[in-house]
Amino acid sequence: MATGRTHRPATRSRGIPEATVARLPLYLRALTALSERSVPTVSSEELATAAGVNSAKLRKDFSYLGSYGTRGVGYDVEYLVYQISRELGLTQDWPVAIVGIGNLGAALANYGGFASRGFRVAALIDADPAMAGTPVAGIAVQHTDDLDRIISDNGVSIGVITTPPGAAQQVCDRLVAAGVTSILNFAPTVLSVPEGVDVRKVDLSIELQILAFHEQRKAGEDAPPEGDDPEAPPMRATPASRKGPDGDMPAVMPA
Amino acid sequence: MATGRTHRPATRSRGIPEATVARLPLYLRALTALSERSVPTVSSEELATAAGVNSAKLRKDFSYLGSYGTRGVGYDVEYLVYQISRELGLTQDWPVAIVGIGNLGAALANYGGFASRGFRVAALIDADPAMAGTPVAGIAVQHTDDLDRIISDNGVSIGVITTPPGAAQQVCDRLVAAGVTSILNFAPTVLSVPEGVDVRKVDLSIELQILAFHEQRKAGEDAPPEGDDPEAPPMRATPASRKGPDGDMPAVMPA
DNA sequence: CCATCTTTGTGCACGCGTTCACAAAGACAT
DNA sequence: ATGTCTTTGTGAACGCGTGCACAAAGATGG
Ligand SMILES: NC(=O)c1ccc[n+]([C@@H]2O[C@H](COP(=O)([O-])OP(=O)(O)OC[C@H]3O[C@@H](n4cnc5c(N)ncnc54)[C@H](O)[C@@H]3O)[C@@H](O)[C@H]2O)c1
Ligand SMILES: NC(=O)c1ccc[n+]([C@@H]2O[C@H](COP(=O)([O-])OP(=O)(O)OC[C@H]3O[C@@H](n4cnc5c(N)ncnc54)[C@H](O)[C@@H]3O)[C@@H](O)[C@H]2O)c1
Repeated sequence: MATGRTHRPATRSRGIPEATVARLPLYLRALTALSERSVPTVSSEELATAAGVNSAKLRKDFSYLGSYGTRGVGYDVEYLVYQISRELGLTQDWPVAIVGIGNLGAALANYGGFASRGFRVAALIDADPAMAGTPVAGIAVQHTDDLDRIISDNGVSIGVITTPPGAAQQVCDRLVAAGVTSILNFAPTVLSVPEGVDVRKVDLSIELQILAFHEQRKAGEDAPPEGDDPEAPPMRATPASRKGPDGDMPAVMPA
Repeated sequence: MATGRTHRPATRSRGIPEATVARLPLYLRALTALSERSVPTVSSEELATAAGVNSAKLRKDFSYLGSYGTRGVGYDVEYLVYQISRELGLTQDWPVAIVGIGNLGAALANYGGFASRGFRVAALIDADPAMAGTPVAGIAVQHTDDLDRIISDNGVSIGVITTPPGAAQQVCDRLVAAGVTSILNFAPTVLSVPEGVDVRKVDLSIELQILAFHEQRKAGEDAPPEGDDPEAPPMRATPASRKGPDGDMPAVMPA
């Protein structure tokens, strides 16, 4: 899950629930597919199925945007596409900067799925001097030294961090100082940002661990009585018991 | 956000809230960092700060696991690392298969952060015959034809899908048929799976769109009276108004 | 113009998750 | 042993999100 900072209580204007905002892109995707097939209208039931949600939830979500449906008929696809796009701010162009052009950063830069939704990769930034000038996905990588200027010149307000975890906070600070107010963080790091800056994180490792939890539970349901009793925890580690030489996966289970 | 299917109401055993499960990896990461610095104990306050959550929430989360803290002192770092690891099923090895070795799939394969937490990339699978045999991250890519056998032979129960969206459902079906019961999906597709299979999705595009929404809201707060009135929606599109030649970003706003 | 039928929009109840606030537990000093 | 001080574990209140169920809206046909 991604974490949205700045939980401003929707002071002004009609406040759209955060959960609804998170689903709007889902609806938009389903609607775009329908639009490409030239389907003129959809019922909440059909669209909900396509988006993988409950139809009542979908209708309630749309009700926050206004009354855009026609009873007895459904929703006009093209009209709804426009309304949701406008609500999400997708009618305008969003220049995005990616910082840390390694495995992941390069993959993102090469990904064509952004441009189709108003996001434009405006700059690629890396600290490695050897990379400066190298074109990735048709864009020359620029050096971190110029980060401030690059952000300003391109009017970037959304930054993507794909640096190693150790560099993430520093990069984040520099981005914020340069004027970035929204950050998508792929580094497994808790970023601290000033009020008014939104941070969302994508954490692969966490997703896998959640899957592992459920996977283990499924497996354990079939075979409750196992060899090593999982209910008997090892003795509490004495504070003296240090970790292994590597520091990863510490050898607990002492005495 | 990722979507967990199979909302079994925690029939048996003490049910740990889903929200808590999602935070355990966060705590584990913070604890591991402390462990590497040989810190013997932490208070809920310190650990909560490190993990970026509320201390009361953290204590309540831990209370679902049992009483592992010591009042007046805090939690034993090593002991807690072990308890959380065990709860998440990280004490055992999880062979993972990645299907679709393109930009993203290759990046994931090259990522070292999985192995450190009990996840092992056991197989790379792609439909492109030209890729078969090619080593990526030291592992030879195998062809989709052998998917079934590969999954079985390696005892893979967790699959990662990084194919184009059009192939995702088909790949998903094949993985499930082969015995996979947990899927991490990067393709922007709503996967339908049988009961008992967990699906989590990571959707870059959605994350960016959520950021754009808040970004637009921030910008709109400063300048309410603007050129084109954002409150006046265009006339409803007639069903006849088709989309542009490309099909993306339809030219709404007719007459 | 009226009847019927489909589908929206929403009031309401419920359950989950978050947060506060505090009693109790235990470490530590004297 | 006793008192003090720190920190946990949790009861309780609250707020948000979800889903049911239905009245009202409007299309459509006669
Ligand atoms: N690759 C994956 O699949 C994956 C999965 C999950 C998480 N992550 C996380 O994403 C991040 C990037 O992963 P990766 O595999 O691409 O790593 P990588 O090492 O391939 O790339 C990191 C890049 O960041 C650059 N960099 C380092 N310090 C920098 C700085 N201060 N400013 C700007 N650039 C800097 C490096 O030069 C390098 O090009 C890591 O934090 C990793 O934990 C990656
Ligand atoms: N690259 C990114 O940064 C990014 C970001 C967001 C989402 N995604 C999504 O991730 C997926 C992969 O993206 P990508 O950029 O790596 O694409 P890609 O085209 O580089 O890679 C796709 C790979 O899947 C393989 N493939 C195709 N059909 C297959 C099948 N039926 N079975 C097995 N393999 C098959 C192809 O041979 C190719 O190697 C896409 O769905 C994309 O929308 C990617």
